[in-house]
Amino acid sequence: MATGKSVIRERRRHRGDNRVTIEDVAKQAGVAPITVSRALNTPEKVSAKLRERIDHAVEALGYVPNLIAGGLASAGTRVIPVIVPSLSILTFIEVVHGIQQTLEAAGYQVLLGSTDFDLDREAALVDSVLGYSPSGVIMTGLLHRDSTVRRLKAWGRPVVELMELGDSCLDMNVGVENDEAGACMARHLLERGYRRIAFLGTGMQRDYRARQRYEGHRQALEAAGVKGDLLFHNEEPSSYAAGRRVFLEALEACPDLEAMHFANDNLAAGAILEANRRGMRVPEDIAIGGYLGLPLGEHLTPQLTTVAVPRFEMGVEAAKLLLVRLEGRSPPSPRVDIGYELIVREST
Amino acid sequence: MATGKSVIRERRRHRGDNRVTIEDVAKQAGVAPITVSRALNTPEKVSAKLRERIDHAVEALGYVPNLIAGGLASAGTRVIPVIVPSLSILTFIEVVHGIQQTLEAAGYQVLLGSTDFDLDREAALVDSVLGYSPSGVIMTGLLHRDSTVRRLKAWGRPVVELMELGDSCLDMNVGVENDEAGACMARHLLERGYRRIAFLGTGMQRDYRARQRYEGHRQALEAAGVKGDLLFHNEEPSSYAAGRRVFLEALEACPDLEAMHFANDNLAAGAILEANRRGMRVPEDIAIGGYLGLPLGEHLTPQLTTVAVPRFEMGVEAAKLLLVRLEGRSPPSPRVDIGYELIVREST
DNA sequence: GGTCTTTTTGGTAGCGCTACCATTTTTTTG
DNA sequence: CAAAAAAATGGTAGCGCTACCAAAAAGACC
Repeated sequence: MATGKSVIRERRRHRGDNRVTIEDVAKQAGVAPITVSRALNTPEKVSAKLRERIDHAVEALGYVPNLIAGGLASAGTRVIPVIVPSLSILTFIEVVHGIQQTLEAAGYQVLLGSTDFDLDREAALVDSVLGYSPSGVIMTGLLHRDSTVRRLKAWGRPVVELMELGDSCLDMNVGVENDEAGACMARHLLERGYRRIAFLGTGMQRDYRARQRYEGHRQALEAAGVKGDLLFHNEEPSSYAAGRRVFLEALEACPDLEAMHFANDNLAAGAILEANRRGMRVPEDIAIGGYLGLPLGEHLTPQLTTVAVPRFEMGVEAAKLLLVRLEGRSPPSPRVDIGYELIVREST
Repeated sequence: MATGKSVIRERRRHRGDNRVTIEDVAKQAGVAPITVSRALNTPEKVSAKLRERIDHAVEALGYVPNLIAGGLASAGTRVIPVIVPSLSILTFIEVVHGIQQTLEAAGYQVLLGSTDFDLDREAALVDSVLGYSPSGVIMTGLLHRDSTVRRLKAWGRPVVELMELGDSCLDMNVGVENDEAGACMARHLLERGYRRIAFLGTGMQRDYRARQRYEGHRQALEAAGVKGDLLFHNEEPSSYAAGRRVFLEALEACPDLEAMHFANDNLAAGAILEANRRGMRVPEDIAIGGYLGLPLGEHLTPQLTTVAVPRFEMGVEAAKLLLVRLEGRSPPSPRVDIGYELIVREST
C-alpha cells in the first residue's frame, strides 16, 4: 500500500522459474509437504478429508509437479527412451507409434532417439539417455557395441530389444524371425512354380535384417535345388524410386527372371508401378513378392503378395512387456515372437 | 579380511542405483566436484591440466552424468517435448523427423507426445511435460485450450507452434497458409479449364487445417464464378482405402464431375489407384489433384498433380527457431512461412 | 478403560548436481 | 616489483521432491 517498490519477495527463489511447489500447496492445504506428495502419488494412503483439501489447493494454485525433482528423489523418471535406427523408415515409425500409444496410456513418456544405423551413435545415445534415469529402455536390434551391452547390463533396469529375434538378448526381446520370413516368401514362389527367382534389396549393408531375410530366402531355394544366390542390390535408401531402379537393373541383367522377392514392400510397390508404366504384366511376365504388409500393397494393380509383419503390434507388445516388468511382475516369457503372415494376392 | 560379513559399505547410497557420481570422479582426479562439473559443461573455464585429469577419471570410472540432478540444480533439462495430434499420419511423422534430427544434433532430446486431436489431452500433456523442466516446447496448431495458453505464457520459455500460420501465436510460429494452398490448387484446376470441381476429404471434423484448405478452395472457385461448395467427406481417417471410397461416392453422386481436389495425397493416390482398377482415364475422365507432395505421387500412372509442402523442412525450421532462442538470441522473425509448391504432373 | 494393532500424518535427510560467491593463483601493467 | 585485473578453483547452499522412520491418531478387542 505504501510508496516505494517492495524489494522483498514473499519467498525468494534461488534461481529458475518461480513455479508453485509442493510446499506452496502444503501451506495452502494446511498439511505437510510429504502429505501432498502422498495425496498425489498414493492417494489411497491419505484420508478422504485431506485428499480433498489438497486437491483443492492443487487446483487453486495450478500446481504442476516437478517431475525432475521427483525423479531425483526417487531415482527414476517415468520416461522410456526408444532408440531406433531411423525415423525416415516407416517400419520404425509404426513400431514407435505402438510403443508410444501403449506407454502414454500407462503414464510414461517416450524419449525419442535415432542412431542412423550407427552403433557408435547408439552407444553415445544410450549413455546420454541413461542420464535421465529412465524406467526402462526400448532399443532396436540385438547387435550393439560391447560398451552398450555392459552399461545396460550394469544398469539393471528393464530393456527390450526389438525387431529381430535371437538366442541371446540383453533382457527382453520382441520381434520376428527374419530368416524364416524370407524363407516363407521363397517357398511360396517355389510353390507357384517359379524357378528363376531373385532377391532384390537396397541398403543391405546397414540393414542386416534384410540380409537375414535374404539368407532365409537363399537357403529355402537351395533346399529345393534351385539357384538361390541371385541377388540384386545397391546401397541407396529404400524408396519407390529405388524399387523401380533395382527392378529395371535386374530385368536387364537377367531377362529370363520369373519372380522377384523384394526386401520390402516399398521396393516391391515401386517395381509394380514401374511395370504398370511399361505395360508389363505382373505376374505373367514377372512375379513380385514383398515384405512388410504396407497398406499400399492391396491397392496396387495387381495387388501385392507380401509377408506381413504386425509392426504396430510389435511396438505395443514391447511396451506391454516393459510395463509388466515395471509393475514388478515378470512376464511369462522374455521373448515374444510376433510372427508374420504370408498374404497371397495377385502379384504372384 | 576378517571373518564376518562386512556390513558397512564404502559409501552408503541411500537409495537408487549406485552409479558413479561426480563426487567419485572428483576424488579420483583430486579436485572438487564443482570443478568436474565445469570441466564437463564449460571446459574452457578449466585449465588444460585439470581438464585432462578429469577426462581420464571420467573415462576410467565410466561416469555418466545424472541429467536429472543437473536439471534440478539448473532448473532446466535439454529436453524438448514435441506434441503432435497423431503418429499414424505421415505428415506429422516427417515433421517430427526433421525436428528430431535437428535437435539431436544440437544435443537436445525429443520427448514425444500425441494428443489424438483432443485439446483436453493436449492440455494434460502440456501440464505433464512441463514437469520435466524442458528447454522449450514444440506443438501442433494454433488452437489450444485457454488453460494451455495461460500455462505456456506464464512458463515463459520458447514455444513453437507448427503446421499452420496465423495472426496470433503463443511465441513462434512455423507453417503454411492452408487457405492459400487450397486456393492454389483450385486456381490450377480452373486454369486447366475444369468447372465442375469438388473438394474431397476425410476426418475434416477434427482436421481443421483441411477445412482451411477447403475454405480457400471454395473462395477461389466462387471468385471465378464457379460453384465452390461441392464437398464430399466422411469422418474416417485418411488412407488409400478412404480415398477410393470418397472417390466412388463422389462419382456416383455427381457423375458429371470434371475434377477432384483431394484434401491430401493419400486420398488422391487411393483415387488414382481405384481409377486404374476400373480402367478410368485420368485426367480425361476425371482430373485429380492432391496436397502434400508424397513420394508416391510421382510414381503413379498418371503422376499426381499436387501442392507440395516441405514437411521435413518445416520440422527443421521449427527446431532451428527454437535453438536460436535457446542460445539467447532472437530470431529475425518469430513467424516462418514455409511455403508450398504447386507441382503440375499428369493427373490434371 | 486400557492395551494392541492399524492407519494416518509429519520430520528429517538426502537424491546428484550446479548457481553463487569467496578464495586462491596467475597474469597484466604502470 | 607491487598493485590491479583476470583466470582458475573451491565451499556452501540449495533445486523440489520422496524414502525412511518416528509419532500421533483412530480402531479393534478383551
